Amino acid sequence: MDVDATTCGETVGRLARRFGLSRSALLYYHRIGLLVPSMGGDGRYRRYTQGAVDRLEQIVRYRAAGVPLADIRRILDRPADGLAAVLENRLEQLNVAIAGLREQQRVLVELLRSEGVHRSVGVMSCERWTGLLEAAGFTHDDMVRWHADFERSDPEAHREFLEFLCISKPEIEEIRAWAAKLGGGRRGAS
Amino acid sequence: MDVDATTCGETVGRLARRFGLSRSALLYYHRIGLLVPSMGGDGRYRRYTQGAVDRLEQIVRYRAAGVPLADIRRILDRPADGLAAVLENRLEQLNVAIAGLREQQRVLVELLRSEGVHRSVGVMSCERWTGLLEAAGFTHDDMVRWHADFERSDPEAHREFLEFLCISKPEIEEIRAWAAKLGGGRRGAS
DNA sequence: TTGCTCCTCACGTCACGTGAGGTGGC
DNA sequence: TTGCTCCTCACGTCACGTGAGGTGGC
Repeated sequence: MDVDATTCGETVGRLARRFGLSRSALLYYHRIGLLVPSMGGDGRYRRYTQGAVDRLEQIVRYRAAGVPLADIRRILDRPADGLAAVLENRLEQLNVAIAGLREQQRVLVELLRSEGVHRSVGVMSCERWTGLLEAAGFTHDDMVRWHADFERSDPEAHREFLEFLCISKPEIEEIRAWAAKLGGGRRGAS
Repeated sequence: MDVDATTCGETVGRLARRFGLSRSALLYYHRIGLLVPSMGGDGRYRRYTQGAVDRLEQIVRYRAAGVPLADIRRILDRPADGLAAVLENRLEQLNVAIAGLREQQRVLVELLRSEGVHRSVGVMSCERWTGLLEAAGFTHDDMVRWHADFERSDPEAHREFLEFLCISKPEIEEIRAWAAKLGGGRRGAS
């Protein structure tokens, strides 16, 4: 198939299009040594062999998870070494970043209200949430017990959920405190 | 009080500490002309007058919402002009950014699973969520009606919530589609 | 011959952080 | 006199994007 040395492998522009990347991204990966193509017969044009394409596939996958290029390089060079650590690290970073953006959202909604701009943009609020649950037949007691369950079974996710409702940090801690107190007695299996 | 020309206003380090900023941040604001102190009597040291302090307070507030410095400058120079537009624009950006990070989270959880790393980190999942609701006495029918209500009353927030559960985009659209179909008939006031 | 793709610099991005190397005030 | 704070460059960050200016292959 690809016996001819000059036409062996793909050119940079073609490869970029195939993976939905920009040409300059691939040039950059070459410059930092993350993805090095062979330079063809005369050493003038980049040629990406099958091995390079496979490697790029990996790179794209990790990039879609927001893993920085330096970490990707480490993973690809010795996968056994730090793969799990890198991925879990990134997950933790993501949680922190999302919490930060939620906080910005909260501040922003506050600013919009104090500035008198009303426009009911697609941001969740605590009131809207409880309204929906009530409309579905949830009583106040149900919600209290539900928070307790949630806090007991997965405290981190419970915190994240409260952040999703755009509740301020001190209020979140308050809710979690009484939820944890109530959640002491466990009931039912699973 | 502050009649003495040489001691009028605060120094940069002191002001930075008071606002929880770094000294270099204030130097930067000066360089780009966002917050210009008077240069004291001899023009050697920065002196921040009360007017500058008030301005900094505004800057810090908008920064806490992630508004870029260029936009903050525009807002402070003519507030009537583009304040609402800038803030709403930022809110939209935040929604996009959060959705992007959620997507990264989903990809990451997928990667961790395919790589065989199990560690039940604090990420919400659809199964865990329905499990919690069932434990609180919610039936499958209740959930269906609840999604329909949610989609009808605030489609954007509904989408955000489904993203929070780390559901993939096609599945989200599927759920919203049947929820919208069911939600056609409205019931009850408010 | 006309486009299309390819190439290599070099600079810009955003909001600072981090030294290096030196001076002023209590 | 000793620290503390102040000062001004100048370079680094992260992952590319964007020209400028020029060449190769169908």
